[in-house]
Amino acid sequence: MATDSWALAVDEQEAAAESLSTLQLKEEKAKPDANGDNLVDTTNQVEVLQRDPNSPLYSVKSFEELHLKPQLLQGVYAMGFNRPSKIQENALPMMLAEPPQNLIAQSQSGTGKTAAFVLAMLSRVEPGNKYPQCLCLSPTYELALQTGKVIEQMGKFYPELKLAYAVRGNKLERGQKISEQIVIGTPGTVLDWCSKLKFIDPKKIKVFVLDEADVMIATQGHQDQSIRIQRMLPRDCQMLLFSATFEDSVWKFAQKVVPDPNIIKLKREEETLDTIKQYYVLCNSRDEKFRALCNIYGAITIAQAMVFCHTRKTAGWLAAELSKEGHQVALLSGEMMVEQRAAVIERFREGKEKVLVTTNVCARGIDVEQVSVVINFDLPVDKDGNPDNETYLHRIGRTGRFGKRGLAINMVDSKHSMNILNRIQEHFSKKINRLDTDDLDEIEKITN
DNA sequence: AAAAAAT
Repeated sequence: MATDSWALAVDEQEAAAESLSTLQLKEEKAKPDANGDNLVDTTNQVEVLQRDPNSPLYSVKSFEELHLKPQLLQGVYAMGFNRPSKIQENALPMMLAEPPQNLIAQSQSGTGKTAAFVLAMLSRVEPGNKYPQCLCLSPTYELALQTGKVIEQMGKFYPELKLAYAVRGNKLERGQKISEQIVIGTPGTVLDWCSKLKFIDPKKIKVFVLDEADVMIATQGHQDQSIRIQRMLPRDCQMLLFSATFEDSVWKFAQKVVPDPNIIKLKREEETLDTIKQYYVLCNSRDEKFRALCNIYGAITIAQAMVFCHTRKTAGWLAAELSKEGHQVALLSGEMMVEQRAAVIERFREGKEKVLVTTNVCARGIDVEQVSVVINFDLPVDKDGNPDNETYLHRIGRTGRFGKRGLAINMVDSKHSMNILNRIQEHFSKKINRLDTDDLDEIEKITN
């Protein structure tokens, strides 16, 4: 990777667990090293690499400094945002710069990525033009709905602005173009709308956002569809890639497919979320895991909990068994009808359901503030049976949002799964302690 | 293995 022409700047932050809203940044000027490159002090948390050395490198401390359109600033404040989060301080000036620049950004779960790219889309959209100009891709139906809500809320002071949901089940009449200026959707439907069905003219897209970008461009993820969509976009389309995780090979691929990107990157050792306490429970079988879960059901329903299973089948089984024991739970997996999925996630958001049994469909992005416990009923593994560190981080990131405390409990039921857990510990250099599910004091202490 | 499609 050529870094010659890059300017670098750095944020210093000692206390990673400190609440984001109270963070005080210490700006540091880029320091040339022996080669004349601008280099980073390795003790720092965030690396910012700006492609164009001529454009001044800066971060903002307030939304006013961004000179947003009044109706957008109004939308930002109406959502209750007072000042930019850490990622927003650095990413917003880059995303709003003229001419538009591409960005690949990595930032922890719950640090305000969504609001950042929504703001970027809204600042570029021209509501008077009745055709899609901004396109955002999400990996799942539920996340597309959630992000769509943020777009609608933040854009509600634009009287003419409309949002289209390109998701399963949203069937439109053939042979017409859509007039909505912003489109949020999942890869399959968006691809259909752009190619076969021609509801969208991809050549008119000005801003393209990939949320959970690593899984969107990973070979094992949505790569084919996302890249096919990307290739239909105009050359000067601004591309914004966001995720909490970028595994090495995916990171390289991202830089290959995104021309001249600015980069905001979190340092590896700062990845694990210090606000989340992690434990494991030792069992001998799936049934023992089930009984252990029954034991702690009372403690985890003080707030809300998400229980992750490896397969849809296990999730369905577990939800049914818990119900039989008299424990109320909701089930969400990709085999369900989209209408049902929308209803379940809505009930969970409203707090009408305390426990959601689910698959990796909910591993990423889903933001329900009252979730204080994440349970890995099955540890996350990839198709080869190796630990899936990225998914682990995303799953436990469903709790501890915006600096709140959280609890993650991993259920181990064999030598094999103990081995998986050990490798996850090693990857994050983070000790995961054993928890006795008969001793509820510890759990209640943290969930309170 | 899950998710993503008007296949």
